[in-house]
Amino acid sequence: MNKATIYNVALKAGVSLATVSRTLNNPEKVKLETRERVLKVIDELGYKPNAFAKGLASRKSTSVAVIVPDMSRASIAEMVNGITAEARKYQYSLILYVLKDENLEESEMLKEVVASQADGILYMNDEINEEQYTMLNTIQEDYKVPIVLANTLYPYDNKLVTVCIDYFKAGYEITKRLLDKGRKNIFLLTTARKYMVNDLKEAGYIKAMKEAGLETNIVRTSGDISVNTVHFNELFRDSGKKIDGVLAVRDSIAVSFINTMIDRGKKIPKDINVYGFQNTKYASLCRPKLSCVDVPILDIGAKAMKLLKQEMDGETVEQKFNVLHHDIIERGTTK
Amino acid sequence: MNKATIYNVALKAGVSLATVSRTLNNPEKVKLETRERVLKVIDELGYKPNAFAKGLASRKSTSVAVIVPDMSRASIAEMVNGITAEARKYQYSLILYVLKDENLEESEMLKEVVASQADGILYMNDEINEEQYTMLNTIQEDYKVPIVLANTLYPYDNKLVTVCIDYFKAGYEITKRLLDKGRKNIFLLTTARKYMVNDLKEAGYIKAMKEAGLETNIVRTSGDISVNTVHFNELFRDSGKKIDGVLAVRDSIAVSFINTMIDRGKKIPKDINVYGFQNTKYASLCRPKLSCVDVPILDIGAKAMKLLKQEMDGETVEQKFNVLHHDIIERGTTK
DNA sequence: CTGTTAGCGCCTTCAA
DNA sequence: TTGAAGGCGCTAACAG
Repeated sequence: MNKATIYNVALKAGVSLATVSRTLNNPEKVKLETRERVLKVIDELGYKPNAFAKGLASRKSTSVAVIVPDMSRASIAEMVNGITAEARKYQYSLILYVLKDENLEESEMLKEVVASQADGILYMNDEINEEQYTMLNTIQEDYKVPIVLANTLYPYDNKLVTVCIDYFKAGYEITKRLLDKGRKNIFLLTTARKYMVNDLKEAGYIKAMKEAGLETNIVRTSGDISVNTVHFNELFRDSGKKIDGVLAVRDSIAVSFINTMIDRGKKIPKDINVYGFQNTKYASLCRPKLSCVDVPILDIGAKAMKLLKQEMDGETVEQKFNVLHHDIIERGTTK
Repeated sequence: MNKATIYNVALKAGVSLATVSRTLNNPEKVKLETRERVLKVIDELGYKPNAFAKGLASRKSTSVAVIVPDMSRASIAEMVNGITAEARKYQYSLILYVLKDENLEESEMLKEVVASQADGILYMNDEINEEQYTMLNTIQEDYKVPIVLANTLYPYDNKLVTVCIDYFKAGYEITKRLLDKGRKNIFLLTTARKYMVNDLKEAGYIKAMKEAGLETNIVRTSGDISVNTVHFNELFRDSGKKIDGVLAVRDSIAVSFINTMIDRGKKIPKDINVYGFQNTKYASLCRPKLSCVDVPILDIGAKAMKLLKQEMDGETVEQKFNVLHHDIIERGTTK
């Protein structure tokens, strides 16, 4: 059984291929009677229009390119879940690009994306820098292909539509909560690699500490457990620093820190209060359960897809920065 | 700047479009000199062939459809990482389909896949049943599109190429290890939903227990923490059953069980030895660290993509069941 | 080694 | 309301 073409359908239904095309794309322009006849034949033959021919003729692909840094990060995967659910509503298909591969030139990849004829681009990359941002913007303008950034912030410009939460505010808020609980020696555990969103959390933390007239303590480490465990242990060996409060930019870093502290005989939350960021499964599976900022990551994905759809439909989205609401969940590490 | 076409390139390079097409697809058939001239123009114009026109004319898409049940499961995401890395080697692009959506008819989706002109299909779904398997097989035969199952086992047939580990053996092995450690009251924690791979782990467990002349104890629960915690507590309330060994079909279920036991005052590993399955990040982040079967999930993805590529190139893969090697990692929960 | 010429399967005016 | 006809951008014989 080979694929049926529009021609087969037309023949069997006793109409021209133009009519078949119309019943599929502009049903209102076809008389009800013939329309039904055509649809019946389409069903019988299991006909589905060839996506290439359709794309070539209509110059639209009904597909969007999804660009992510690394699928194995829980937040990325969850965002993709949100995107797929929303995309399905519009019958859009997704072409996946993963940036993880080091020897993959991003500019090359973007060329591929354009060549793929995607109608829009969803871009996720919390390490985004000026060069990348500019490149995206150029592509959007040159090729008239709409782009939406999902959970990806470039705060120095606002040409591209962006969906995220207010990371600065979140960082500020949880630092304040630690201060309200009487904590003074509060540390920020962040990544050594430069992530825009983490910089914002850091800025919020710094603001709250400054306002309280307290010294800031920032530890730049890795997301890798074996690496950050060493760093956390060094914290004490070197200076015998006192720590009674911590905010970590990722749940998994918070959990790793908690484990290290417990191994050193510290009591959580009595000796040290800890907040994480994201509310991943790690937060519920660790002991004590992790208090954290709840980032509505699935909604971010869905909202980004929704805005992209609007832009693909030609409605320019005026609101460039779209900030979703976040919660703070209090669990065992801050009781 | 609008997209350059092959015609623009031909004109500027002073050749026919056929020559441009050749320098791209069959460079050896073009004289070095003209080839270089054409390539120069291609570079100047930033020309990339339109994927639709190319696909339509050549009847190949250089893309594969990737079908997954739910992106947010750590093992699925990691497999996708493996697939993308391998696909990139061959310059194949990936079209992503997520089955999670309940009101998405799988047969409809497969029709879409065929219409998308994907050259091959990578299918991941550990809940696969007879109906689905048959449907896939029909599609492979009717449309001549190769299909490879990744970490997806349908043990009752072997028409489709499959990549996975020997889950039966793994289940048998870790049960044996628990027995070797002198454990007698060994429980299997598995999913209530019917997953083929979990059935195999269960069969391995049952075999080992039978051989040892011991009674089997199987708890069917959910992957959801809030649900399984209740189940685990009931285990004791109801019958005061003794438990001294556990194998869980997923790391996250094992971790949830460990937490519940510790909350009830049990000592791990002294009172109860625990093994998980997969070696996800959860295994390293929980305390005590979880012993588990190390499933080479990234390799499974990569190998599946590699075999699919072979099939797409017309080389039929004789070896239908491709079993990758697994390890067992001993950590704190079985010391 | 290179150019000419048909399509690939569909959409979309333009006429009827 | 329907049909005819010309392309969309590219590949792949077939000539030369």
